Amino acid sequence: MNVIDFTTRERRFALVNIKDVAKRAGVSVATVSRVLGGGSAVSEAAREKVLEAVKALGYRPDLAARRLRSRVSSTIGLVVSDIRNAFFTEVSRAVEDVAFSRQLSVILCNTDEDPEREASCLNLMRDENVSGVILSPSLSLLSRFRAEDYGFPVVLIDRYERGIAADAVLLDNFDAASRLTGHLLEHGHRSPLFLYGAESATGRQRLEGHRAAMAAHGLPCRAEGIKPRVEQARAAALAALQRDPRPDAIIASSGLVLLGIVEAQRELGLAVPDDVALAGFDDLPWTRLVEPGLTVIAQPTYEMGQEAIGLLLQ
Amino acid sequence: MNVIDFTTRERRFALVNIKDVAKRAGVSVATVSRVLGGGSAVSEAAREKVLEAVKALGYRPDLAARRLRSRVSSTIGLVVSDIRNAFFTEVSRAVEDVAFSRQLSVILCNTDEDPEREASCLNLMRDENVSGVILSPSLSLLSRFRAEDYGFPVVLIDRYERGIAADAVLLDNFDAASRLTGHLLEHGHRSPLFLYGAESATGRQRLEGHRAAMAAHGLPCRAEGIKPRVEQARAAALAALQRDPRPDAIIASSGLVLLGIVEAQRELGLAVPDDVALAGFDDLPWTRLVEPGLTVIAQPTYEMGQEAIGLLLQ
DNA sequence: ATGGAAAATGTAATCGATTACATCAAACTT
DNA sequence: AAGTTTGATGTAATCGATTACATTTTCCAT
Repeated sequence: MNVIDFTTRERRFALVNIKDVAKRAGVSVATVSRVLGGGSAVSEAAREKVLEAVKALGYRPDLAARRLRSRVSSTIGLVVSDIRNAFFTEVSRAVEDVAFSRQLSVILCNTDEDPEREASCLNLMRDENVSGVILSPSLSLLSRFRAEDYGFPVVLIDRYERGIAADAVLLDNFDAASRLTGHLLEHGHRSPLFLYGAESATGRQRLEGHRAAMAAHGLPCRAEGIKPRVEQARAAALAALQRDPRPDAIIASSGLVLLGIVEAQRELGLAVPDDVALAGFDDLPWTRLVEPGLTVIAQPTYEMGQEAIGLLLQ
Repeated sequence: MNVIDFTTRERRFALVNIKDVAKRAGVSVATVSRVLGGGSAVSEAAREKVLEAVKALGYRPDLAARRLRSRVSSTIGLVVSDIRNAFFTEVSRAVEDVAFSRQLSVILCNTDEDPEREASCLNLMRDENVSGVILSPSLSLLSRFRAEDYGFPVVLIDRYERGIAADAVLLDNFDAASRLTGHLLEHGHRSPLFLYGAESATGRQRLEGHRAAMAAHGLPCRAEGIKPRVEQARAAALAALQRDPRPDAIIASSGLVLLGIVEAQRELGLAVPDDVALAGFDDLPWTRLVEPGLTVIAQPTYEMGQEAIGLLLQ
């Protein structure tokens, strides 16, 4: 790592405010505000004078002042467990794109599924007086989630529980998982192992879908809940694949878990899908490196992000 | 995608402000401010009364008001080309971690290397009156970058050009690339192809390092500049690997490019490293799937993010 | 005890916008 | 032509904090 450090730091900027603009344009501050804020009626003559002055002086309104008085912040929050999770990375990109096109700022927070940190993040959002938050709640928060508890609209993403009165954008996890399992069963696999992230509602719902599909075929369900980390998944898969009888397929509840499983399979030199079939969720950049033999349910991640912020701004 | 949409949206929150706290605590607003803002001298008795009132009323200071008056925003900006680039994802996580621990908000912006969007982002940062910005400038901005042009401190990340007076955190690209190339040459490869992202200073500097290493061994330099996308890299690698004579190694200037190259190699069924050796930058989660035969220069990405925000706050 | 420094506290100005309200001119109605 | 509506504009209050300055209290040295 190369760190280049200059410590010259003077900053003296002639700040130009709305009064300066008003003076130069020969109108009142109210008129300036009306021109810039849009909405109200302003004569064409005044508008031109103001815009000229704005440009000449390089005026940019002070957001803090605007927010204080108008009580709207033109800011939205994105609160996720970990931005490094490819799903959230993609969502954040979509959210930022839409926000940017609407002149909104996006404030990002990671919670690590930690309820305490999650609460801090949401408090921060409240303090920022955000116009809304896109939230991927921890299991603990989701279970007692009430949209009214916050002073701002909340749209859930990726995590949801039946009966909760809140906007949410997510995959139908039950259905997707049961289809994925069905696919494997149709291809003749009989003893799949389901490896899932036990810390999120999403992982659990996918498990339910898997369980249902197995039951529908009259087969017993083998599943194992783990922490949603590559290393944990690898360890669990290694153990499972060396057990007797060996599962003839492994299904991962998320992209990270799938990666760990693929690592284990490689390590043991097993053939895919002959020795063991692999399936999972999230179409990550590397999944095509493993094909053929890898089945994934791709989520329209970017579109989900767009949808979430769309709901929020609606 | 499953979109759940409730459209009940009432919000009525009794907002409690500093006056309410002052009244309840039986002190002046100035004292409340002093207790909360820290710094000034306050008696223990007053402090306790204030804190009691704050807790009882659930008071949280209005950030907009605070920022307006105090002229500091407790906000920092992160302006990168694309958060989906794993390097920036990791940096953003590090930045957010440090920021969070210091009670700062992080505002995220993607520029797509587009100078116009980049300018908009930086204007946004100015409007937000951020305390500082961590910036990964486009080639165009970097070439005329002057830290004094902004009203806030800027720390560059990943991109830098000699002679620019600005703090920066990055790999020594020239050195790293020349070492990487040296490594391949030592292993007997003689005609490596260098595939690099032509849109960033980083790609170009790595090319220079490669070129120097080749020259030092008296070998000609074969290189190709592409857009830093997987698809472009795959196409370029496919073409190159089918040409005669075939390069005996390919070096990628970034993780994305490397992924494209690996895809091409797989597609052609070439053995690594016997038919063609592969090397590149950034240790992405999937690189171990390709080992052995893949050499990467890992950047201490998280630490670089920490360092960047450390410099900024210093 | 007393004068003076230091500490604690309060009052009111201030940050820079938005916006309620007042005012005035122009346009329209009958 | 008088009255009424509509539109454009300005004045001043306001948002909720911080902070300069004034004032009071405390504490200590003499």
